[in-house]
Amino acid sequence: MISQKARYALRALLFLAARGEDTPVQISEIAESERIPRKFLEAILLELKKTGIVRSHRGRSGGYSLGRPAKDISFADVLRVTDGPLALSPCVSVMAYRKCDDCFDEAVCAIRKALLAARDATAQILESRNLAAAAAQLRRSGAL
Amino acid sequence: MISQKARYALRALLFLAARGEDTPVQISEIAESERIPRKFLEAILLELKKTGIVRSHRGRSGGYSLGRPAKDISFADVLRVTDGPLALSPCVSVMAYRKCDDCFDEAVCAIRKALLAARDATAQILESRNLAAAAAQLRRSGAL
DNA sequence: CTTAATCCCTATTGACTAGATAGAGATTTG
DNA sequence: CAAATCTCTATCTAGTCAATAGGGATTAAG
Repeated sequence: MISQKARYALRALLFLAARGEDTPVQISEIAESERIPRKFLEAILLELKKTGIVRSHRGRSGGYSLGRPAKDISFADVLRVTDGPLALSPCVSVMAYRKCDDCFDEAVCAIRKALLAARDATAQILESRNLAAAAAQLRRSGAL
Repeated sequence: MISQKARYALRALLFLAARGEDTPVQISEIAESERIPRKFLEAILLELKKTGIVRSHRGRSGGYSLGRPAKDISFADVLRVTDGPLALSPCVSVMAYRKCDDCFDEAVCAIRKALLAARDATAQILESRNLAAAAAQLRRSGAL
């Protein structure tokens, strides 16, 4: 299961992607529109900023905007920031590989083989879905 | 990421599947062979029993054995017991559907669409991998 | 029938994380 | 300057994960 943080992050980013323009949007506006606790959203956007997914503009009439084109921000990108690796085990993570603590022989591990296939399948999907596509779909559904 | 509990469960079941015979194996034997804390394994096997994945035999010379043929126990079956639904969101879970707390319109939710595709991809893999195949692979690798 | 070996059950512990909040500091614009 | 914004650190509560403890119930063997 993804965390609440991930949900909030996706909703906030989708909000930015949907409005399209490049002018910064204030935290409070996103928070109210998407019903996200303001302070919590603050922390989330800060993290997203560190990885370049959003860009911030300080001072009066500041706010947040997407850090790169919406089509270049995948669901995988976001989930990796909020929830860590997509993989079901550190030993099959591509972005954050780590040997399992008690693994005898990784090459032979039957569990690893299955989890690796699962990771690849999930990553393939989540890396192919991006904010632009999602926002476009919302528009088609008349939700905007 | 899967839990430590899931790892232990998979290892224990693989141990049972690998030995093949139907005579019950005692917790202590599994625990020692697989280096799993004995009491913790007890709790795990108890849960697996409730769902029929293993069968128990009480009293002296009792123990545990697989509850059905190894080829009919998938990785998905096991992970669902130890870690809950495979889905990344309750609203895309097939075995344990639940509406998201703050969802406006599920039919239109762009997040849901992506998570649904991810779930299907993961489930497809994890349901197709079973203990018999994993044990066979171990034998081929000479790990047994 | 007694005894010893097993599984069964409930409770508890310690460490850690998730989700949320508070409050002050830094920066920019009008 | 003053007001509005983002930035940062600290904190709190509830819950979960991993593991442990200590019996009680059941059965097979002697």
